[in-house]
Amino acid sequence: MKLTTKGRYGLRAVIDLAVYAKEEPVSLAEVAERQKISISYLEQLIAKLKKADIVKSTRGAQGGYTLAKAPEQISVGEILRALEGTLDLVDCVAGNKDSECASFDFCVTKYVWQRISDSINATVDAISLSELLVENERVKHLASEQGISEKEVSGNGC
Amino acid sequence: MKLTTKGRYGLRAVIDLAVYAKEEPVSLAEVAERQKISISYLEQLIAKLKKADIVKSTRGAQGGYTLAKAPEQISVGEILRALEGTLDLVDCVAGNKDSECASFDFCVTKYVWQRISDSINATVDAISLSELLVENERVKHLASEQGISEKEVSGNGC
DNA sequence: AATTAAACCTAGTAATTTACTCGGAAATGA
DNA sequence: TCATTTCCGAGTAAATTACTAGGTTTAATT
Repeated sequence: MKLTTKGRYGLRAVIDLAVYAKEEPVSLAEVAERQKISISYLEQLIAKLKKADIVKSTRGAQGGYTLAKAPEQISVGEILRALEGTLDLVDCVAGNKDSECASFDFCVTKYVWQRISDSINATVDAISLSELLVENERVKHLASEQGISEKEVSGNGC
Repeated sequence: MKLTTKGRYGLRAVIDLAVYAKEEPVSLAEVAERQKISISYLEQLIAKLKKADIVKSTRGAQGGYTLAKAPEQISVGEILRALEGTLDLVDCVAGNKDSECASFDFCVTKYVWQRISDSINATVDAISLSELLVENERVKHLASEQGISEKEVSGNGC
């Protein structure tokens, strides 16, 4: 019961774009190097983010990615759901058709799973990307006070 | 990013005990049959629940399990953490020593993961087993109105 | 005392999921 | 036309999950 690397890496990639792709598009190779993630794996993650209209691409040489919307209009919930598919902890809540239990309204534990799902979604929907940029500044400042370079910090992340 | 069967089955087993092991201990074989879970797998789950002081056992013939405390004093959070280990979605928040990131206070995404963990834990800690028993009654009643037997309902669950 | 019903314990394994890599095709600016 | 980049699909190694199997110990019943 852990978030996959899709969610973890993908969120870092979006933050990276928010910081570094303000004017010009930034190539995946750049993001990959800064975030220490392989390009080919990042490609798969960014494809999901593009499909969800969180980032947009410009193809060809000097191309790359930028955010598709302002950071204020992108929630962490959107990002994580785009990457993970759903944040529901069990299939029946996610409405998965393969989950045998789907048709049952007589399920006690569903009561629990639904409440967990609701709280997770409410939490991540309440955090905007712009909030993370503020947090990023705070962390960067804190690091520089302790003599740690921005580069070291940006490549870091759970 | 899904709850494992440990959490799902285990919670159902605890509810089963709360309902059926009020006086006498109930054997795992009984729980297993009602809940449609294999005995040997259930054994592993109940071992975790016992270690966490959620259920207690009496060995030998006519033995079995009962709750170790009153349903009011058992939270869903306790149960799920006993079964799943931790409900944190990433290792760094869980304080896993193997997670390289553990020592970093300069992590933007940690801000997100911590908030998710907090909300999950707060949610499950706020649900007591007794609350689920009330929900169970409601569901049972609803089912009987629609001509569905208690047996069918008890064996059901996500 | 023997039998039986149960908890308890450990190790193994099949299936599934995750976390990638690889190779190439299409687009575009220089 | 060439370098750079996104885009796409298939394949695979590693890790995790979801179990099963086979036994030992404990205690009530006969």
